[in-house]
Amino acid sequence: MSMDRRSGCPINLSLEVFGDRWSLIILRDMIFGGRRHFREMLNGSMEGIASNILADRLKRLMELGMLTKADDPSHKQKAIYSLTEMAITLVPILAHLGAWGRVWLPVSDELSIRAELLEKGGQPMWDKFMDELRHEHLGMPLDTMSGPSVRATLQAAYEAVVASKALAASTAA
Amino acid sequence: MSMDRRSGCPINLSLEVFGDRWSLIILRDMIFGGRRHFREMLNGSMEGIASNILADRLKRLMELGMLTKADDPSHKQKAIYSLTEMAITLVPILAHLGAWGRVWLPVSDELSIRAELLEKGGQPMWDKFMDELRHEHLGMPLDTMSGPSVRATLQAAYEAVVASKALAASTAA
DNA sequence: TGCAACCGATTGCGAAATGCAATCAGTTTT
DNA sequence: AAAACTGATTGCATTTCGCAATCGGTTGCA
Repeated sequence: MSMDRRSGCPINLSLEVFGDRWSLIILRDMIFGGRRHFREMLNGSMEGIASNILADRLKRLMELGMLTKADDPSHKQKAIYSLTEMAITLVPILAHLGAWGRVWLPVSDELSIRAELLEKGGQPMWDKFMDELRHEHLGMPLDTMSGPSVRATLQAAYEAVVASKALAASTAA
Repeated sequence: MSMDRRSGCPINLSLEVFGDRWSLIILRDMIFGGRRHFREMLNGSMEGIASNILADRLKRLMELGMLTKADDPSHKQKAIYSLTEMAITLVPILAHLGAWGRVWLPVSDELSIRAELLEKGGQPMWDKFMDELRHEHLGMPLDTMSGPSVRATLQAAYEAVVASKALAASTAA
């Protein structure tokens, strides 16, 4: 593991944790995609991560305290990866990152709808989401259960955009 | 230049812009350190960036629209690097990143004081800071001038911590 | 006029990271 | 018994990284 400690600057140290091309992508898929298993992350990855890179990053993120691994009772070989509190608190950063990318970069409509909703929802939505993630990954009680989960809301919006684009394409043809 | 476009996801695209170990460090030094020249960034870099990496990243950040370069009137060979609006709007992300790192990583006292103040200042402070950066780098008028600049405030706090640590060390000895 | 210091880079090179395909042993399903 | 699936591991070619040395040109000072 690369424990550089180039400096004690908070921004530098944060970059040393996820300042590479894959770590945050993996966490994004776990947080927003609800992925928990190796194969899910491998095959479900939109960007096409290689299996050795995935294995390496999962190991690294565990050593850094961002993830934990547990046996899946349903399958002796299956491992379930869980987010730690440290990783769950990245939600506001991911929200800001998505909002920034949506403004300045050539994002696709269907993939940016989540970022848009998350931005509009603001801190209250992020808090609700983190609460849901703590329930899912850490077994904490859901103290503010109200309506559909944030992930389901985002997913539904994503699918609505995909459907509307498919409809527009078929009527145009 | 690597225009991957692995996917149109806002988070992925953001990572393709500054998802490496140096780009954000350079921007941090320009934003918080007020660095504008190549040598300033090279020698003032706490983490010790190499000159070829710095040159490569400056070029890359210019191609991506995060920086611009202009001649320094005082020195025919000197170049002044300026942040674009795209880079200035990274301030909230850097603030969140610093806040997260301060909680979860082994930051040093003197280097985390800035992140602490920036976190406590919240959006109003970030807005004031971005306004000052627009003035500095884009020549925009300062419409909300009030008191010392955010950078000066952060710098003074940093120096106060350094001084108090030096005092503590000398009295202990 | 000479010369050292400084300017933004560039080059060469070994080390490390990346991306891809093939493969592994064990588990579950069929 | 075979096929599909589990979380990985290995080998290998390519790319990137980090470091030191160096470049041609500019500036300030003696």
